[in-house]
Amino acid sequence: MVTITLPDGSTKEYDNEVTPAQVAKDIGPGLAKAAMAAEVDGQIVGLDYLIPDGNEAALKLFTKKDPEALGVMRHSAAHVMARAIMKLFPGVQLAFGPTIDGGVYYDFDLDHKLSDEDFEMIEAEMKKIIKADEPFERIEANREEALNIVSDLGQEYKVEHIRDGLTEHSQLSFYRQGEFIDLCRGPHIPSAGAIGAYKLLSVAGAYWKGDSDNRQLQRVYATAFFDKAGLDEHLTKIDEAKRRDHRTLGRQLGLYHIDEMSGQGLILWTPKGSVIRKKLQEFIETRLERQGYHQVFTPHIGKLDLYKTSGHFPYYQESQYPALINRDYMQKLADEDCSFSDLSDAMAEGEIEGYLLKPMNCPHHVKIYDSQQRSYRDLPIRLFEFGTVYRWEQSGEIGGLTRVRGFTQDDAHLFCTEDQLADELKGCLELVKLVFASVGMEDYSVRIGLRDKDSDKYVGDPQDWDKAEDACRQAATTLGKPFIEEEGEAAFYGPKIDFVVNDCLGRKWQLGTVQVDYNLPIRFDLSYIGADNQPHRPVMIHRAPFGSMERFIGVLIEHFAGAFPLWLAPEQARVVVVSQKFEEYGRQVEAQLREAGMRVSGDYRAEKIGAKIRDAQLELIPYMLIVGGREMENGEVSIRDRIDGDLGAMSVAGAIAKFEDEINNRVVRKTFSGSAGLVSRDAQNEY
RNA sequence: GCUGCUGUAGCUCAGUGGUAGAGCACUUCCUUGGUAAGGAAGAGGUCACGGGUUCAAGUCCCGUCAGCAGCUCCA
Repeated sequence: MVTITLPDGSTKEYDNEVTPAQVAKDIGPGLAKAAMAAEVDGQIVGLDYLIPDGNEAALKLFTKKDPEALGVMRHSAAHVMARAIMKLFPGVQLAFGPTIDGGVYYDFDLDHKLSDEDFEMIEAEMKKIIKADEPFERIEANREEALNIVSDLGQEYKVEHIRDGLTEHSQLSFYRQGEFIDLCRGPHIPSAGAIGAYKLLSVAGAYWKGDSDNRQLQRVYATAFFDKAGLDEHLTKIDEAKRRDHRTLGRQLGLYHIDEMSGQGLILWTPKGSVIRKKLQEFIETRLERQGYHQVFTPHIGKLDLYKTSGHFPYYQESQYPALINRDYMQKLADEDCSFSDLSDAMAEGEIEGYLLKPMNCPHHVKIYDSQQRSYRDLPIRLFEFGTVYRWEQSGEIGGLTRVRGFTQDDAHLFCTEDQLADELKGCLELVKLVFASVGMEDYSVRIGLRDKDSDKYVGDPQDWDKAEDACRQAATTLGKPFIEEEGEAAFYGPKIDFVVNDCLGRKWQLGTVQVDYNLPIRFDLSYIGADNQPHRPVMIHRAPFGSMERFIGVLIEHFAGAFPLWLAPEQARVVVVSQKFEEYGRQVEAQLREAGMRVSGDYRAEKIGAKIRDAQLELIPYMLIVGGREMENGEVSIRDRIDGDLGAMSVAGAIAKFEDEINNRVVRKTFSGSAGLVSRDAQNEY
């Protein structure tokens, strides 16, 4: 006896075990045909799933309209793709093929290098398979049977996976579709015919089991939808995201430049991009001063001794630019006939003398703290700096503004007592919140990075770590935002609270960060004199609300799709003259705005006004000031808003007041909605 | 760092072994206009760089550098 409860509360009873397919059929032939997958007691299953006898079960049936069915179908599409590739390239070894956000991928090991040119052929083969509409058939097997099946198929990765990965499973399952059999948990749609529209998107290398010591496989990314409209919409979205990409917009709007000759991952800020960076810096500077921070400046390089003491040089040499060796030390090595390999060894041992491009600002700030005796009455001491650091990121990882080799942190180091730690952490988090709010960026996530207790890469006392991890948790709860805790994500010197956002392509980037450090004060033997007249060890906090100015601005460009709010816009207004007759008046207006502190330019070209407006609009300039005979007579300007269009005429003073108000309040308006095609209409990203 | 793809004018791109192209941008001239593209002419290229194959290379091969996608890494 099986009692099935449907979502509307109605029940059906069966004498024996029953499948969702049977229940669908009993409800109606239409549903039986439309059903793609089901959910039994919260678990997504195929329509052939056997609901065992003697049970009560809550059953939901999913049709093409349900997102749950889409995921199941995409996984089926992955099987079809694998089947097609196997048919075209015999001998291919299958690895993993899961569904991911927006589609699926499947990892293959085959000698033929797949490329975009193969996609059409593969898609054509998939078309045949889908047209044949063969069912997906589930096959259950115990471990021994399963191993026999995969060995018979010659699928070595599957053999390894059953042996080493699925050790907990006594019973395994396969799905068969025609001649294609794959080890698979399922579920699948009933038959391939329901895969309506699909497309192979890209191919890239991926290591077996994500380990760079393992063989590299070919990962084919694809997506599938039940109908063509869904696929088209998805592809349009990908297209829009590309146009929103900060690398594209950065070039179009002339915000920054990276030159092959000056170096990979080293940003050259143009005047326009520099405005954005400067305005963000000014904004946070005034906040920091109000919060009792003190600005400092430190050099771009420091002696190796500094980084030997801090631990950076011995621990993280591969991620640093090589050391700058002292001239006389170099001579001494030469005199000793030191070979390159000797030098390399000496370097690895940290036994050389010289300087390092600074990978972090903290050691310098520590030395400022330590430059005089500190009393508990002085604490907390908060030192901030827009400090530029250099890190040797792997070449394949570098791109745009989000992953670079030289970047400027809005860095600060707080030195406080144990008792002050919790409050100081809260203050840091407030600042991060403020930064995100100031640009209307609300869809960030909070992650607490804890240590991986099994790893030995961390320095410091486990008890201190426990204390610090607790302090982070407590501070994070004051944010009033959900946060996740991730083991193994801590810095080597302490736990941290990271603020993570997605870019327009869905990639995650860490921006703001707040990190507790018990380690550096010990390494540098920092102290303060307590009320008991005894020396005590201060606790350090590293924090950077923006994280890196480069990365933050990269994400910000995408957030605004290049249409910056007035307070950040590189060019805030452009005077557009109706004809060149009014150039003199136009220049007067321009001068008045500039006098009022605005970033303004004038367009006096011998072009028609429509063309000048179009150009300004495409440059995403917030306001155009149209001046012609009418305006000149009345000493006015006509304001054209980037978003709302013609706002009519007003006095120059009135216009300035309007702009100043918008700037001073750092108004973030709903995005520009013109036809420049620069804006994604994704509702989640409206601002 | 690894795998694959790509590199032609300022930008976006066409050009599959036989005299380097288009659109936009730029310069000049004409046009002087009322809220998203007026017209004409001109200038602009060591086809990323270095080797090789060939009578002949932008085109084929190898290497380097850089970009893109993903993987790995990210104090």
